[in-house]
This record gives sequence, C-alpha cells and structure tokens, in this order.
Amino acid sequence: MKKVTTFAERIIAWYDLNGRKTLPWQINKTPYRVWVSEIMLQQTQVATVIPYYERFMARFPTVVELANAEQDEVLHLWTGLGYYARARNLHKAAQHVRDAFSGEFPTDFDDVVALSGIGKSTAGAVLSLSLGQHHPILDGNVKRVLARHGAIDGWPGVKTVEQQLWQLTEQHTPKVGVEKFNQAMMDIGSSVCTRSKPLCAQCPVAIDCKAQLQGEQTRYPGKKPKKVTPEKSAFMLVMVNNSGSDTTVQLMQRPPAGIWGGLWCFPQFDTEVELTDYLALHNLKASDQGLAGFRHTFSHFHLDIQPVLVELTSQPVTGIMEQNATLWYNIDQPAKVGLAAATERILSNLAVLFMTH
DNA sequence: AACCCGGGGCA
DNA sequence: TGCCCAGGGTT
Repeated sequence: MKKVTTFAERIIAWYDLNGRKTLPWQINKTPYRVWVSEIMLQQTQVATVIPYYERFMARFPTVVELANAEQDEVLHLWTGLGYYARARNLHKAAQHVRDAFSGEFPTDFDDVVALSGIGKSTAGAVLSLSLGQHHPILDGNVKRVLARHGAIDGWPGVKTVEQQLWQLTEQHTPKVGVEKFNQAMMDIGSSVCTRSKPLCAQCPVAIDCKAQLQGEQTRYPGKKPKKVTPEKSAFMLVMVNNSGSDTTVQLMQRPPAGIWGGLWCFPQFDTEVELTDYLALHNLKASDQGLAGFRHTFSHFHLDIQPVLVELTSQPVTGIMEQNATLWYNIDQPAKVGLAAATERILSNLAVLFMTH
C-alpha cells in the first residue's frame, strides 16, 4: 500500500515544477540579499520590488556599505515604496550588524530576531531561504494558504487566530527541503491561493483544503473589522525661487517618528489661517498662480492637500522654517534624499509649470 | 473604495 | 500585553 503524500511533499513537488527560482534575490543567495528582499516584499509585490531591489543592491552590495551610508540616501532609494520606517530600521540594523557582528550578518535566530525591523517570520524567512535553517514562516501569503486549507475562522489580527496559524505552519514545515517549502508557500499564496479568485485547480493542497471542500475559499482568512477612515486636510507651502538659472524649492525634513518620518516635504499647515499668518509674519505673498489640490489616501485616513505657491525673487540666506532642517531642493539637479509621494506629486506639477525651453 | 501588510512603540 | 500606526499599490 502506498503512503499518503504529506502536505510538505506536495508543496515541494509543486515548487520543483512551478516555483520561481530566478528572482534577483534567489540568485547568489546570502542572508543580506534575502533580508533586503524580505523587507521590501513585506509591503510591495514582486514586480514593483524588482527595480527598487536592483538599484538598492547596486548601491549597497554589502551590509557594511548600507551601514556606512547616510540615512538620506537610504530613504532616497526607498522613495515611492512607502513604509519608510522599514528603511530606517533596515539602516539601523545594518549598523548593528557592522558594529556588533563585524559586518557579518548573524546566523543565530535570536541574534537575527533582535535586529530592528525583523520579527519571528522575517528572521525565519531569511535564515531558511538563504541557509536552509529549519524555521517556520508566517507572512500574509502563508496565512492565507493555511487559513483556507484548515478553514481557520477569524481575522489573523486576533491573537488566538494567529496562534493557530503559527501552530499549522510549525506542523507543516518539513525538516528537509525547508527552503523550497517556505519559498513555495509564499509563491502559492501570491500566485495560486490569491485573495479574490484562487486558482484551486493548480493548487497542490486543494485535495484536502477545507475551504475548497466547503466552496468557501474567500471566507478565509477572516476580514479585518473595518472602521470609517477620517478625512484631514493640510496646506503645503511651496516656496519657489525661480530667479536664477535653476528652479529651487524649500523642503523641510519631517521628524524621525510619525508620518513620512525622516522624509523631505513642503512645510505643512493644518489650517489656512496658520498659513496666512505665517506668510504675513515673514512678509511673503501667495502667488496668483494656483496649484491643483489633491487627495492623498492612507489606509487609515484621507489627506486633502492644498499646495500654495509663493514665488520668491531671491533665495533667503537661511531657512525660513527654523525648527526643522531645511533644504533648497534643485528641481533640475535633485539631491539624493527621500521624498514623500505627495511631495513628488507637487514637484512633478511644478516641473510642468516652470518648464524651460 | 476596499484591501493588504510584519513589526515598532506606546498605553 | 493588546492595541494603534504606517503609506503606497492592487483589485
């Protein structure tokens, strides 16, 4: 009598036939290269990550080169990816690797999980994918596969649900072939067991998937309870010095914590009154030229942004916003700093407005 | 417009 | 220890 194939055996067989094996971070696999990819992939899909990853690794081929870089340049290469705290954590962790581990990425799980921005799942992914160490992982894709296969009720944000999923991933993760298994689970989650229209015909574990047997695949994993997204508004002061041959604008660095932490943005005011008071105090006058307002949406609130243009005839010797670091950003020769998406959007509108021929 | 996300940080 | 937060892209 033949033995029943295990969950892991079917997953690994799928990987051998269908798994992705030539992504940039799957070639010349080192803990450092896998780590950077895992952090980027936490927030963004593979296709978007690839060009960011290539640029990042070309500039920072080793963890020490990353550690030695200016934070501004790290954020610059992260611009547009979002979740800038992750770039700051990556940079901080690289410095820790440089200083506490002589620049060699640690291979002990406890040392890895202690690094900023690395938790249980990411540590397991880095050490299993790059070194074949035996650790279970539980990212969003794996959660979806396991929640469906086991028909686990409830939103994974709930502690007990997450614990059940960890238990399942620990049970299924094989001693041998763990790197194939973990990679395959992520691949299946992103390409087969998709959020809205899963391709169960292609799934190696559909045969005993409880959600599929119920015909209720999309019921799992349970949804996050939703709440109304508040609306906020802001005015952004766009001071342009167009008097020389180049166009420069004043940007201000955000505080390290909170929204757009460490990124360079236009000076921001919560109300129009605050902005006009500020202009009056500094003897500035808003331009008649309007700039289009727009809505920038985060997961937890909407931000309606109204840029206000001020055209200067000369560049002040010192920055106007005293409490924060300021920068006269040259539109034609941009500095290598991190920019929020909203800042980039205003900058691209300005480039059209001040187009030179 | 809803949904997604691993981990940091604070109550 | 349990919540709230981050910031874009995809669907």
